[in-house]
Amino acid sequence: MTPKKHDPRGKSELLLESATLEFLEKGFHGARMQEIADRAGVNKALVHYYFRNKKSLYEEVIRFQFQRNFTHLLEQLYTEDSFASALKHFINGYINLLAENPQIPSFMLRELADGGKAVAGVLSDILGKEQLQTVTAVKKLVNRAVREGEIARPDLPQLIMTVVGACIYSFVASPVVEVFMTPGSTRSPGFLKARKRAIFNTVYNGIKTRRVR
Amino acid sequence: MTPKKHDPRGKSELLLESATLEFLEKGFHGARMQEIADRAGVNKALVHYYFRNKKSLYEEVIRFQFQRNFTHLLEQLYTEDSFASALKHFINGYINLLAENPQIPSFMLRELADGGKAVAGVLSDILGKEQLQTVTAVKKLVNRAVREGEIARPDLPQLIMTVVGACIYSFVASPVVEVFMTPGSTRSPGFLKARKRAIFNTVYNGIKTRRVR
DNA sequence: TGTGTAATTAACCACATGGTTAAACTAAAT
DNA sequence: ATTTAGTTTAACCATGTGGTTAATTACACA
Repeated sequence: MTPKKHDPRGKSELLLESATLEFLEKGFHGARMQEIADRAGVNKALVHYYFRNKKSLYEEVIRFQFQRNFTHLLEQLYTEDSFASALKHFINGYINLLAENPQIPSFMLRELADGGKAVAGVLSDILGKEQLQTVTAVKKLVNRAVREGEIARPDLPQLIMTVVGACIYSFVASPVVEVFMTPGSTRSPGFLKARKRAIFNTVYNGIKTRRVR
Repeated sequence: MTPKKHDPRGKSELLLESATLEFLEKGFHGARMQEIADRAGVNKALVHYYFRNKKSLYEEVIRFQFQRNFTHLLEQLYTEDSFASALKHFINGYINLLAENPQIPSFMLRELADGGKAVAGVLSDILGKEQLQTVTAVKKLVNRAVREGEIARPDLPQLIMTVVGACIYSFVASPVVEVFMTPGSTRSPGFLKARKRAIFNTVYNGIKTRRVR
């Protein structure tokens, strides 16, 4: 796994990169070991040298991607500001992340669709680390907002599902959406901006306590 | 395609059924023609006899599933009642549909993740038929609700994305969610009920005009 | 009952694919 | 320079898979 003597610029890392490209694009079954090797300009046997077999290579990729994805997500929540701004940060950050890495949603969803067994392990790893801090930080923000009458106490898991689902779906469903709108429009900055606003407004208004019109 | 002499209970339909099972479960690349034949208790060559090849069989399955899915979705919207009840119907109906056919979300998302080229065609077909009526019906409901001051005028495409995304995601993400909650909980009637309520409340409150608290 | 036609199968094929092996190569250590 | 150990490759293998073909069976109809 760890190169020791030569391997000048880290062939193993290079391999992991091209494996990522291949798997993200085609999923486990669609991906080809040969193609991974080719992308790295390397013999196929070398792939098996560094990574035992297809499955374990795949798991490595998954671990890396989910790690990245979840960590990024959690980081968005480190906000000393209000609940509203934390929510806004989260939505903006997540939509941006997905826009910059359009393969992620498809990949994650495909993996989840395939049973998502690899996910649980990775998730637990991350949870152990910074999650605890983040959870308490978020809860603090929520509690304060509730106490100050800004929002009604939300069902947090449900809220998270709604927000994340709304964010991800707009990317995955673009083939459907673009039947109604102009092709490519779902990738335009304008659309993304509108999407962020729409999600935030809907969700935030949805749990905000009512005031005089 | 159409059996003419024997084929007592429609082997081709039986084949399409088992193909559906196989494809829904494993996706295009994961599915095996042999397995499809086995499930139908039939020789593999017969599959090629009725359906030219794997790809065209897959497209047939997709067409059928998306047809079903979208039609079901649209039917939920035929409501003479208020906008609120139409929204509620839609959410309840969709969550129920997904709960009863838990493979659908994964399948649709996997297909979309693979580029969703087949989707556009099917969608257009459906759009041509009852969609027009439905769209006008929905717009009528929305307009009335806006006129009567019930809701603020919504960005309809955005609203739809948010709702559908929120519905679908709760199923797809169950492996993630169940890391936090007890295993299997996302399939329980209680959870589904809570999910429906949460989505409706959030979304409806989100666009409802403000009144005195 | 015999004949034509559609349905169904057993056997087969070409080929892609994941994986292995043994040899060749590289660089550092002695 | 020789040894030693990690790295890389060419060639190979076993198997699974989509797809084909030619023969067989079942049925309708005359």
